[in-house]
Amino acid sequence: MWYYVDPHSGVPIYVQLKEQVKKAVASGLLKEGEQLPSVRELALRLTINPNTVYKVYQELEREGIIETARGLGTFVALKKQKDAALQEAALDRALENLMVEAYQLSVDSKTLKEQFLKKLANWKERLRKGDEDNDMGN
Amino acid sequence: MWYYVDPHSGVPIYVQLKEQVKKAVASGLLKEGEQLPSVRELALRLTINPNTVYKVYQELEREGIIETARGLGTFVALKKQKDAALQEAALDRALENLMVEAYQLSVDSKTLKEQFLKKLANWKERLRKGDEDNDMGN
DNA sequence: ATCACTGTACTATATCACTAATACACCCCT
DNA sequence: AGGGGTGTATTAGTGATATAGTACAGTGAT
Repeated sequence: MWYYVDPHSGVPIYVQLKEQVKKAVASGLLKEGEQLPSVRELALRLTINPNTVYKVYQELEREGIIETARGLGTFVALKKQKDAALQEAALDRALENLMVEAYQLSVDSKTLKEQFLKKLANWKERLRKGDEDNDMGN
Repeated sequence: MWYYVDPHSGVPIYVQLKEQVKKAVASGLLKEGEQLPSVRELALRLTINPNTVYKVYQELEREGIIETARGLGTFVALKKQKDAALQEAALDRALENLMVEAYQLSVDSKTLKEQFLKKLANWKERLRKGDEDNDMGN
């Protein structure tokens, strides 16, 4: 389906793949309980090593995003509520990174705000519908 | 002044330092034209190798954030306008990352919006004043 | 001219991240 | 019991990261 990877991009393969899975889950492309491709199948499709896929799945499991079962497969985990304090701190960090990025790009606060609101609305829309016809992976 | 680094944190020293400088510039802690500590001085203070600091400065120069002059020192560069198309694409990526982060943290869209606006106001405030008494580095 | 400061360049080396190859272990179905 | 699917473990090779030492090169002041 989606997922692609560039071994020469400089950023580690497992990081690329991990980001894509996270994005797919967050955007509703992968729903709770849904099964992910097997380690081998995905490795074959992306022409990478099964261990690389395994590493991705392992890290995502540590982060509570997916769950793996030996002999059965890998599935999107049920979303759990995080600790409030951690949540706040992490969000603050993420927002601060955004501000730094925006500054470096010389984006003025007005367009930053506009684009943010636009993206937020867009995101809520994505989560609402099933989202079959999404163009993420291409 | 600020700047600290943890060799055991897993993330490369030069990445840590680079992020801090970028943040300092973006938040107005370091103003345009201001001189940064010399390669040697900073290396001594952080107990790291001068080459590591040099690498940071070199990469930041490539990104147009600072400028170096042999024999003189290293200075915060004048902010330049980026290409509009690149700017838009990069901002979009940053915003998308933020959305993924927020989803993983189970932050609802309402608080996300609130916190964003709060941070944005805060940031504008930081840039307005000189910002002596900032607690970033601790 | 000399000195004391700046950035820059090379080489060597140790360690660890990343990826790969291969083999092992578990689960379900027939 | 066996086969074919799953995740998991072990080992190893390659390259990036960081350290260290040493040397070079430009700038401004004395």
